[in-house]
Amino acid sequence: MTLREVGRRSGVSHNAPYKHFLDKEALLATVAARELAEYAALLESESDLSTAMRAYARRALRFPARFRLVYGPWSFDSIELGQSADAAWAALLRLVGASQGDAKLPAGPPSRLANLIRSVAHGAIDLALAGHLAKGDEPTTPEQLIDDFVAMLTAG
Amino acid sequence: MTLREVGRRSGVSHNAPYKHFLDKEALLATVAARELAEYAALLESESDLSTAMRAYARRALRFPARFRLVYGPWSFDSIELGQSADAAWAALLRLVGASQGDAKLPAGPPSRLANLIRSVAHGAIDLALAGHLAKGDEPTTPEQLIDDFVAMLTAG
DNA sequence: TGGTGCGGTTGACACTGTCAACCACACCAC
DNA sequence: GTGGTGTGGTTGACAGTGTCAACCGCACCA
Repeated sequence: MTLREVGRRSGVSHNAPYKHFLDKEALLATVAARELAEYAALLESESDLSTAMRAYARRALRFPARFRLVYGPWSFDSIELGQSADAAWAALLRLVGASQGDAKLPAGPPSRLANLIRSVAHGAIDLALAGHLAKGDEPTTPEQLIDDFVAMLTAG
Repeated sequence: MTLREVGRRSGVSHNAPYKHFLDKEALLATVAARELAEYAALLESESDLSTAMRAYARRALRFPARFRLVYGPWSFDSIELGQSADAAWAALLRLVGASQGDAKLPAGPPSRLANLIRSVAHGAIDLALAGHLAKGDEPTTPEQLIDDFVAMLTAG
């Protein structure tokens, strides 16, 4: 993705983007923040934890470049990105709390379970994007792993 | 990281790297394959699953750029990278099998547990690198999450 | 009516990955 | 020994990139 092509496709000059963003990274940070906000909205619109996390995985697999952008190596702290992250985290905590209320998840600090769950989901998605889950004698998918994990917590 | 600086720092011309690698991505793939082989060696040298995974996390956090490289967006299938991945996967399966033998891990197909464990580890590391684990009211670390997860499997 | 600022422009700059051409030298067949 | 070949080095070019400076038109408000 080049800044000059952004201008080209928008029908403006190669420097027009600089009238709206400080530099390339700032533009990308805005795109990332929007995608992360989309993740948050996804989680907010679901009531079941496992369903919500699978929807998140599907979204990430549909737009791999955006997913990588969201968790990419930023050289500065974007306020928008931070706000979207807060929203997503709050939505996840709500889902975990609800599941605990339904006794589908063990008691204890919700943030601990939430961190575990988002780690599994994030790791499974990223491994899948890198092609590490499809190979081997027993290929699997992020959705499958997320389901496995939540089921394990429910049963455990 | 620019190819020209590789030459500069090696005390050769800006085109010398092309005598050893097809292009920039090929060079990076070789670096990535070496780092992934290092992960594999790390896992092979440990006997305890949790200890091994924590060592992996420490290594990744010590060399974040290499970690990102290993699971980065490759435009071709590198043979070296594939071989290193196979070695790491085999080492992980061995550790999981051993833990199951010691009844520290539930029975069942080792690949299922191995996939869950590497997902948690990978996700926790990547989230930590992106700064998503340090924020919030209850910050945590990849090592902590890995320990949490393995303990949960042991107890569950 | 004049000034200000916003979004657009062109043109330059240093730098990048990559390619083509050329070169020195070790090494082997004869 | 001599000639040919291949390997690792060189320089020089090319298109394309992010970024900066300067300039410009025009809506808008005091």
